[in-house]
Amino acid sequence: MELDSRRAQAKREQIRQGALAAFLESGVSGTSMDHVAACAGVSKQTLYVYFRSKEDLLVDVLGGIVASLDERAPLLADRTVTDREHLREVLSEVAWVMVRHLMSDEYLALFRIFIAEMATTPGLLAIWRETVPARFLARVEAVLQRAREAGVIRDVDLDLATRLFIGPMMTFVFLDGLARPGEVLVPNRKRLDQIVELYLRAVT
Amino acid sequence: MELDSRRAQAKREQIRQGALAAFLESGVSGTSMDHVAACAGVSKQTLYVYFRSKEDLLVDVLGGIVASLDERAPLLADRTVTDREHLREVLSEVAWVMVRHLMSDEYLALFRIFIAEMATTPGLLAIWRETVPARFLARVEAVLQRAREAGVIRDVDLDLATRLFIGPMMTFVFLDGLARPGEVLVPNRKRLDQIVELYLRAVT
DNA sequence: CCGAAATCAAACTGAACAGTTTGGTTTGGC
DNA sequence: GCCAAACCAAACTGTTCAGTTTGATTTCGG
Repeated sequence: MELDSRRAQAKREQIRQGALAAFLESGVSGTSMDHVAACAGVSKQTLYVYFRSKEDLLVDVLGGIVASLDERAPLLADRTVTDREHLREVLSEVAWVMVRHLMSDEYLALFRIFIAEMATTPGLLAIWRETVPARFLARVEAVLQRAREAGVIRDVDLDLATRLFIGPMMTFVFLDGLARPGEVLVPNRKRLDQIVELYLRAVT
Repeated sequence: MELDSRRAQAKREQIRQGALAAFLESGVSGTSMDHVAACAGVSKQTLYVYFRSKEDLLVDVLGGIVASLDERAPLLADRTVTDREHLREVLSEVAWVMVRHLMSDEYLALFRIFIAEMATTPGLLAIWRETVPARFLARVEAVLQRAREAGVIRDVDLDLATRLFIGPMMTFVFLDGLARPGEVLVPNRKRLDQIVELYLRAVT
């Protein structure tokens, strides 16, 4: 089979989308390959033409979604930070966007899958590291670095300062966000701004 | 059967221990009831005399371990806080104990189980809320309240101030701690103390 | 419009596993 | 030392599911 033809790529993508939908809906072990095939609108046989195994499919799908996260949910533009008030605005925006994304049903379902499967599926660890760490830690750290260079914040350890900012947001995700889908309580923006306010006292 | 006799209670406990060991070792869906029976040194039939189903057993075991967490790993004595230096010491100790416990192999395995099974096992949500939230948030919040009453910290929102403290610790657990068991990198105490130092600037 | 590649539907295989049944053995209170 | 409750080992049931096989149908480049 010409697995690299235009047609084949389309089929591959079609399967990926069906599989993703199924996995997000019912988790990995709760999703049979028959169901994946049905969701993708594809015969089971074709499934196995394009993916060697369920695990193969899972790694491919999760890798794909993580790789495309930035276009699906742009976190923040790389902006320089001129003064304290400006930094407050940027951090407020980052916090808000971050919490809303991380606590969306889709993202939370993704977390459950990762954490559940990471222990048994080797390839997922590396992908996980690119999800929250690379995506959020690095971005926030970049902002803080600019701020430090501009003299807006003190000469703090950037990694720790970043954790001090990301951490409180994570409490919402992992302490309040892991309820059953639909029952998740997202904090309002005012509370996040209060955290930003506290945070600024620590680093400026 | 006299399920409340001394003997029966011992068997129940024996089964619980075997099941816990098995679940921590291989996860829930990776553990067959035959294997639980073997681990507990009990026949499969006896298993089903004491627990109606696998789900039943899981809820009982996890509920039990969470309920006994305080004696297994006493977090901190309820101490009053007299001044800033004293608060620093208390928070440093809390941070250190907390991170070491949360990042132990046993605790991390527990997290994986919770997060993986919470979606499909109704009873676990309530138990989870008692693990991190009730245990850590409430304890830290109590310390901060004392400190606030003593005038050691400002008049901040206690819930948010607590999240600002717990959050950075959680970054270590959830960003660095979810690697494969044995590959987990626990931060050293000095780094935690630096966070405490940053934190104190925010709340005092 | 032909034919090879791609796809499909459906039945099949083999293993895993939750929960049950059977029938025999141990234990401990009296 | 009896006997009933508790326990055990092992076979069995029914189901689910990953992955395969078969054989027919569709698609599309030439």
